[in-house]
Amino acid sequence: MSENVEFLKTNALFKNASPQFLKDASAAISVKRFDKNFVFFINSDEAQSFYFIKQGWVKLFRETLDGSQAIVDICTGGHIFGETAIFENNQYPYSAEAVEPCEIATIPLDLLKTEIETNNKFALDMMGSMARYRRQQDREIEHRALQNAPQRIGCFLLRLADQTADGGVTIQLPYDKMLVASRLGMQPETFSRALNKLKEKTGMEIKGGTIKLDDLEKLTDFSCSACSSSFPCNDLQSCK
Amino acid sequence: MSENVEFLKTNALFKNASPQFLKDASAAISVKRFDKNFVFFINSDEAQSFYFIKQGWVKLFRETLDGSQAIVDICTGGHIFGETAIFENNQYPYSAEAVEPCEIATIPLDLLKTEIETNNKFALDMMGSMARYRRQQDREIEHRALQNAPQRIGCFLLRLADQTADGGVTIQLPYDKMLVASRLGMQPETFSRALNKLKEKTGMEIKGGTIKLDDLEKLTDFSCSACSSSFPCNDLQSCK
DNA sequence: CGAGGGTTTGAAGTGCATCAAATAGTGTGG
DNA sequence: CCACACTATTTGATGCACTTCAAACCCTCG
Repeated sequence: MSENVEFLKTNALFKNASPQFLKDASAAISVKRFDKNFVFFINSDEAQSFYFIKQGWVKLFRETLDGSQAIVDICTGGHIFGETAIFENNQYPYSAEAVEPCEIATIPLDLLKTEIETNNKFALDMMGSMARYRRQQDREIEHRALQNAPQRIGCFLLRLADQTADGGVTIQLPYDKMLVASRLGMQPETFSRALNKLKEKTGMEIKGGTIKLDDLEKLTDFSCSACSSSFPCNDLQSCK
Repeated sequence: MSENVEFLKTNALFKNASPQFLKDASAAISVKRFDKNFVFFINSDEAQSFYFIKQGWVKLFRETLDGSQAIVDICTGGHIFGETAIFENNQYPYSAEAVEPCEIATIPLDLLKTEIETNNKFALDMMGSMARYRRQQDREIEHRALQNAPQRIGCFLLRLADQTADGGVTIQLPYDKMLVASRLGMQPETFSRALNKLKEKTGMEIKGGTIKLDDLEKLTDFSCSACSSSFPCNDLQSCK
């Protein structure tokens, strides 16, 4: 059962994990492949484990009584999810589903809990990670309130781009457009039209999920005026 | 300079504060009154202190280049603010302004930092508080995406109401309608009209900031269908 | 009482959602 | 390698919710 758990270190949260934690994790962890659309858990399920993504994309979301769905986050390699159940009476606060084939490590929550309680350095890292997530959420709320659809897309693209690039950049959408749309809180139709408007405004070239732009500044001029952060605003990794 | 700091205990975060922390705080703390519109700090200011609200309401917000403003949170007695600067390179991640005359305790961030690093129980409480805030933010994003204006107001009122009440309830808006509107991410005009629609739908009686409703269920029926939480959904206190 | 904000109401505009349908793209089995 | 099935994406037409601009009203406080 025991496995190499070195890969955990790709997540800064585990930088200061204790040898004991790594040892216990190594014994208890299980790494498996999951198909697209596999549901890891649903909102308010009793939580036993949290998950570490080695490969692939996972969608975190909540659903209302009348069937609509709100995306909480979309995570990929190096991220963990489900860990906040520790603070929620061991209930997952959202549902989690694979949006493509994934390789995922399942880890008992108890280990994490013990580590937080006994390893103060780790606890501090955990707080840092939670604070980063908070910033991301605050920004998200602000963007939904103050940016229109094309600006929101522009901002999303900027955070995918190499912001230090001087000249042109090529940006690759990380998952399909429908999912990007829901990640940004808009309909696929709106996304399509808004992306077209963005293309007109910035002269970008779009081919499938690949976007080329000869000058990043055209994008910042368009999007960043409706944002309270100043430009080099690299992505805040939520649970990374 | 030394003051009684027992009032800190009204915030659950300080339940397990160490004697040393309380002693140091007692020596370093300053409690003062501030006028309406007093600005405690602005976004990205260098942070020396965090603040504990004894009395009054404080608005936390961010502003964009083009002058719009997004409310991050609105806090009152027992809440703290500015404390997250610890995790943000000692820069405040938002601006803070009194929305009415306030009584506020100013406390050096260093004390908090030391306490987090040396008192594991305290660190755990801090994490719990951050997790609560996260839930609140997730809910906020969901509501903005899935609820319409009248529903959002209804949901806001529900969280102000005594949810265990069997028959009728009286709800008092905690601050003026313009501020409630911006807290809910809508224009004052929209708020006014949406409140009227809510009145039609639920038969509530509105007089200034006081709202009477003979049956809470009329409100839950209207608002809670577009929410992923189940009804008794008491307010998640952010920094309390 | 008068000045100044807060609040409401009206009229018009805008942006996004929705519904419908066409088109493009992808993976399947033959 | 092609044809089909299915899904993703785009485009068009229309409707609705919220915003914006403008003006009236109301309340409070000096």
